[in-house]
Amino acid sequence: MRAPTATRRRNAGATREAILVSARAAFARAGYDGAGVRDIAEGAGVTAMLVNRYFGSKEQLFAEVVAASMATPSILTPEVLDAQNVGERIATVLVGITKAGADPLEGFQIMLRSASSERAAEIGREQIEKRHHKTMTAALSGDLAAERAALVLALVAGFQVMRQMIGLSALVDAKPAALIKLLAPILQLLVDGQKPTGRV
Amino acid sequence: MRAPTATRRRNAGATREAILVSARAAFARAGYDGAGVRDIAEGAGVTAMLVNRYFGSKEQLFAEVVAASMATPSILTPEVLDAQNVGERIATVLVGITKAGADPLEGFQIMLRSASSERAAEIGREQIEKRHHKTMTAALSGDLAAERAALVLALVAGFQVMRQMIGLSALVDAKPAALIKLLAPILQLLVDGQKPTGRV
DNA sequence: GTGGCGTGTCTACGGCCGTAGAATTGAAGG
DNA sequence: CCTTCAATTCTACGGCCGTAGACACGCCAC
Repeated sequence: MRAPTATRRRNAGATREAILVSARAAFARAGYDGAGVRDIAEGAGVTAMLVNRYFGSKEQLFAEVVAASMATPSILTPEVLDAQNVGERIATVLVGITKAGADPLEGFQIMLRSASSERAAEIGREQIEKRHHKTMTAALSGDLAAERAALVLALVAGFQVMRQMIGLSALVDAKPAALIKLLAPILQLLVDGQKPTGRV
Repeated sequence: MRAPTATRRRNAGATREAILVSARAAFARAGYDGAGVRDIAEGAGVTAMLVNRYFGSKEQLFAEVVAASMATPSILTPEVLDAQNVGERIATVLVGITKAGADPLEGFQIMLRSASSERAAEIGREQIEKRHHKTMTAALSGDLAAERAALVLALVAGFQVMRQMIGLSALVDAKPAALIKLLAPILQLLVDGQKPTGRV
């Protein structure tokens, strides 16, 4: 760990990290089934066998990648939810996805592209519930907090699916400001809970 | 076509239809990449080669299946959108998915499970835009109709992804009535357009 | 300098994929 | 009955997948 750049070879820690980074990018690009172990290894500058030697199997590697990419929830955190214009904040992050290869929602991206695989979906569900839904539910007040939090996640997921994966023209070509304007009140409504009919 | 049941074998039309039915179920279950030509053929009681002989390739078969499953939009049609409680109607259909293997949203299901594949996503995008988004946009009035229609589709997609594919507990275990109560006003808001700030 | 051992690679297996071309079956027309 | 032709199947290819075991390399301590 002293000079990871100089002694790049023969450095277990750095190699492991390189595999994780490559895997994260590959899973975000192609999903669990679409990303091959050989591709991931090549992206890290090693051979496919090292991947399994370090992580046991592709499935375990995926689990670690998902856990890591969900560790920093970026949005949907309690401090963000405490603000007044939560809806607009979430909408802004959601819409601003196309800018430089940042990663605020990379964990979501990975899961949505991997949801076809049953095992990957199960792994992702656990992480989403633990890292996003549970936290968000705790931060919400009022009735049906869990359901409202889940619907916020559903809206985030659906927007990303339709825009990034399906490529729906109306979302791809729309002006960001217009989308934010439409999304913000919906998200805010879910966060605040229903005022007019605030009973179960 | 006189006796399709008696002469089940050696009937090109019936066989083709059987393959389509089997493929539709297989794609809805496993997505484009997950469903194999051999599985589809077995479900239709034939061999894999017939599939390619009748449809040219797996991709062309998929295109035909998607087109067929989107031909009957079930919800999101103009007549439905003309009603007053559109939000509640859409929400009811959306939540009631788990009942008997019906098919109101099977086309969506197929697309969401296939969105990982770039080619399948492209095929689905065209059909969604033609069969759902275009129709819905035309039925909406007010500003940003295309964007609002797209967001309705996104919410439908996200709900289905989170509930059917990821299996988010809060959505799976939630009482249908509660979900409808939360979803209805959101959908209605998108259909009606924003009243308080009705300007661009 | 020279082992030792952790780090990385090579070869290989069994399995599934989509698909092409040849061969075979079955049902209908003379 | 037998020909004929569409409907269907058989065999097979090349390619990619995840992964296991044996082997080679290179840095470090002695």
